Amino acid sequence: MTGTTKTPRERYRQQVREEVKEKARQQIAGSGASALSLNAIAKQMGMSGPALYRYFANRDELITELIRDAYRSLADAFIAAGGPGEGAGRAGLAELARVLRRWALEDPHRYFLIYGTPVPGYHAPQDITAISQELMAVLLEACAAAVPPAPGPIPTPGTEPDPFDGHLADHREWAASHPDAPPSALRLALTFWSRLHGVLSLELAGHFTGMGLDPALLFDAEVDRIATP
Amino acid sequence: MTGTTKTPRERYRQQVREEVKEKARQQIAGSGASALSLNAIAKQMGMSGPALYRYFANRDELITELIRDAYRSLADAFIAAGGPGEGAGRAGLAELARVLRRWALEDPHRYFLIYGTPVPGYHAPQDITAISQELMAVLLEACAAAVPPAPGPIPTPGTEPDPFDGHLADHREWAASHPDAPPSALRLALTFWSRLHGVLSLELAGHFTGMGLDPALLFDAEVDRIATP
DNA sequence: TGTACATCAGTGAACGCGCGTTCACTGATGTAC
DNA sequence: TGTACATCAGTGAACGCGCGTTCACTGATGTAC
Repeated sequence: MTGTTKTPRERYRQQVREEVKEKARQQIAGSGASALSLNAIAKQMGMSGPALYRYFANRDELITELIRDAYRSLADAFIAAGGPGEGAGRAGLAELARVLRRWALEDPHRYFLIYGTPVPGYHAPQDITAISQELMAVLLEACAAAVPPAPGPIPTPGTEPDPFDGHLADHREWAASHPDAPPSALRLALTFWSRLHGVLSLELAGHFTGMGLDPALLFDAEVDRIATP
Repeated sequence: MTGTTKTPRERYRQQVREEVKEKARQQIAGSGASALSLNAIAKQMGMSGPALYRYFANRDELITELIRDAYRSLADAFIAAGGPGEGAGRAGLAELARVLRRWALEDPHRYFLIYGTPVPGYHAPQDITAISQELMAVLLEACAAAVPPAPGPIPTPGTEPDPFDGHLADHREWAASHPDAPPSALRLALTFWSRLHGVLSLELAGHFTGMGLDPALLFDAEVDRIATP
């Protein structure tokens, strides 16, 4: 697709890298991200430990790559549903919510690589931040479409200016992809994000099933209340 | 307070256990829960590694104890604010929200011990589950007070029965402390819990500050929309 | 098409390290008479 | 109040382990003429 022709060797390298990451994901799913071991992965692939250093500089690079892949895959799912391209921005918020949950359930540990317990001192490289902005752009697109257009500088009579909207108006660098979106759209995006992360992460951590509740219903209920507040 | 008289030895044991846990918390705050090492803690206390086995059966027991303490401390904060006892159930939801956030910010890693990335295969012992039920009881008390009393079996005319309320009516073991609370109260409790977990965990993981937003305002905005939906 | 050379995947030995945990022991603290 | 004994905190040596990572090397694959 990208047109770059691959030599057989490059193709092979990529295959092995992919297999390493696949085993890494399995290992994380089995015993948590902190238990990730290069030697164990190599053994599982029938290789010696040092062989992996042909493919990854070290353990940290592998983990960062897994995080990058996780972001990339979620961003792609969002873009496919409602991003730029054919039918640009046509997906509603409810659709994005469905996509998010399906993506998260597909591999919960991938979700926690992005939104889980932060590792003290870890800072994602810049290209990962860029991917998360792609993600946000799709969300903002859907939010802008779901909200009445910007009311202009004159406040609607009888409506007090919301202090939170004021804060948003002053801090909208994170929404640089949509410079014309009204504060209400930014606000909707944040609401979508934080509320769905709330239900979803509790679900994935098993807090609801421990209570005998059906996570799908909880999720849907929350989605309803975002779309029609 | 509990009246059990302590011999000096018991008192000393407890002091040392406490110091071990304190160092453990520092270590977790510094490099994450997975980096917790008994030997490192011992060294930090000027003791040899094996000495700690006088106080904890093994590493797992120490971690479980840290989790238990985290739950206990949050439950105590909730009870102090709005639990049974003097002024039973007087605290509003907004007050509980304030307590929750203050508690979480006091030591973010304690929060993640409870609500962070789940460790595959780990199951909390039953007494910890019991503490989380204490917590829920305080929340339910506040929710029951914030909601109109149970409407009885006859549905209000013009109001369609909500399928989610139906699900809640069928699965309310987790709310056993309040058998008479209407479904709307249970629903409010779940909303409080999941939404505040959403904003709070994003804040603690640094996702907002990375965007230039003020987490306190985001939190307050969400609290407002829970209390007055 | 065949030969000479360069590239690169993978190996096995070795490094130092810190981990959790056991064990037999010493010495201090508390208890019973 | 003094002595004999039991309890228990803490030590140091030792266990086996798996980790990440380096290094010099072998052998297969691809490239240039």
